Amino acid sequence: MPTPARTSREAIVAAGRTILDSDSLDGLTMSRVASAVGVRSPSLYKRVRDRGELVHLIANAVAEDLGDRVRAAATTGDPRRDLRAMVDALRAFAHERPESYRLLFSRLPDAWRADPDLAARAVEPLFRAVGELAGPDHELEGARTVVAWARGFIDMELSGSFKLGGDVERAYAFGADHLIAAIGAARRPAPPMTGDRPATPRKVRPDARRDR
Amino acid sequence: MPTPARTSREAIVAAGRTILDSDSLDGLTMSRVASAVGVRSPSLYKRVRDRGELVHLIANAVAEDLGDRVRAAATTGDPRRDLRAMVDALRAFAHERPESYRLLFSRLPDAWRADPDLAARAVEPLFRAVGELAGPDHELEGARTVVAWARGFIDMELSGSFKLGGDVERAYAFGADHLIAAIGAARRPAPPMTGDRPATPRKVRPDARRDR
DNA sequence: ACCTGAACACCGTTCAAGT
DNA sequence: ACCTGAACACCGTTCAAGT
Repeated sequence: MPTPARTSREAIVAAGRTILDSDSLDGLTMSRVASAVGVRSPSLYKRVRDRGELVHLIANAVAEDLGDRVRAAATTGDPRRDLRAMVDALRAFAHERPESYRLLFSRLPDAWRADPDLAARAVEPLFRAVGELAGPDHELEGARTVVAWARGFIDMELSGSFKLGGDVERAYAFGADHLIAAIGAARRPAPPMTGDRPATPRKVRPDARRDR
Repeated sequence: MPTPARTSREAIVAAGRTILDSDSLDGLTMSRVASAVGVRSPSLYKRVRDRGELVHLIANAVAEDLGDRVRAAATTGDPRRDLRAMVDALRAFAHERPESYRLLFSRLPDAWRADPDLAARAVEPLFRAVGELAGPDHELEGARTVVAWARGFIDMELSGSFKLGGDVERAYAFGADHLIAAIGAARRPAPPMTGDRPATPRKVRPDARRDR
């Protein structure tokens, strides 16, 4: 005899997001999610293939949120100001919901991660601003440089790496100002120096280069 | 009746390092380590408090290795060249042993991480080079900017974030050249721009700022 | 149809019993 | 002293049985 559904995919994802933010990814257990939506853990498998798919759905939702935030931050039309505002927005998001942020950017099985196009769309306006600043020839490298710095800086903040004291806000402003200035100067030929020696890496993991 | 020891703390840590590099941190299970050293998992608890302590000991060993590599990379005495070589060495290490690298820099329970002073010692020569380049007033911010960029770039490589194609080596060289140039220019007053608006973050997690 | 208890495989960890 | 099997608590996941 048919039974009315007692929960839904949306409710499960929503509960998962809440648990993720409060209890971290490790705390996101199937039985915790189940009890949050009022069923037992085996019932979740009617709505979701496995825990990996649940994480994936949560990651997609987070990617959309972050994209909205970044997009909303670019308001002036001036690429320098907009770029700074977008990086600030990325950082603010990471501070507010570190577990969600980490879900987007840390190494996880591919099947767990957000859809690549969703993730790409989240940072697309950032790429555009860098393109305007650095010129189309350097858009990709420039954006990668800014994004890499922002990711690394935020990562260090979130993982408590700033243990030498000093003013973290000052270090952030220093990095942002100098990077944006350097990107803006990239229209002219790259600075000299660092010549004669090859760019090192003897061994690069195959899949670290491949596009996927 | 006393029984001769069938293994040792050192053998356990060594086996753990091998398993970490080949099977990732998740694959580093107590029973896998135990069978690698020829005992059953309960016996490991005679040498090691728990899995967390084992991870901590491995992290310490990795930190020392990385410190050696970074230190050995600075050979010329010229801060620009040495800084570039040290960042290259950091990247090469990450490519060769990504799981070890990640153990050092990803978020883990404090008790699992390398001793802070060991980690600090590993990047200390890098700080010195930045100090020479940027002047003592900007050593800390400068080093944090370079380290943040390097961490972020390597993280993106290792997590497969470079999915837009393009030449990753070129992006690396672009970032390294521009950053080092920007740091070198920091002796003069910081670039203008980005004025009038506050540096954003509305909410900062308490422990993200604290030094520990 | 949907839900559940019971069961399974797999962790880390403890402990009484063996040598 | 050191080692081990058995046991426990905790995962994710499957499935037969219930409604």
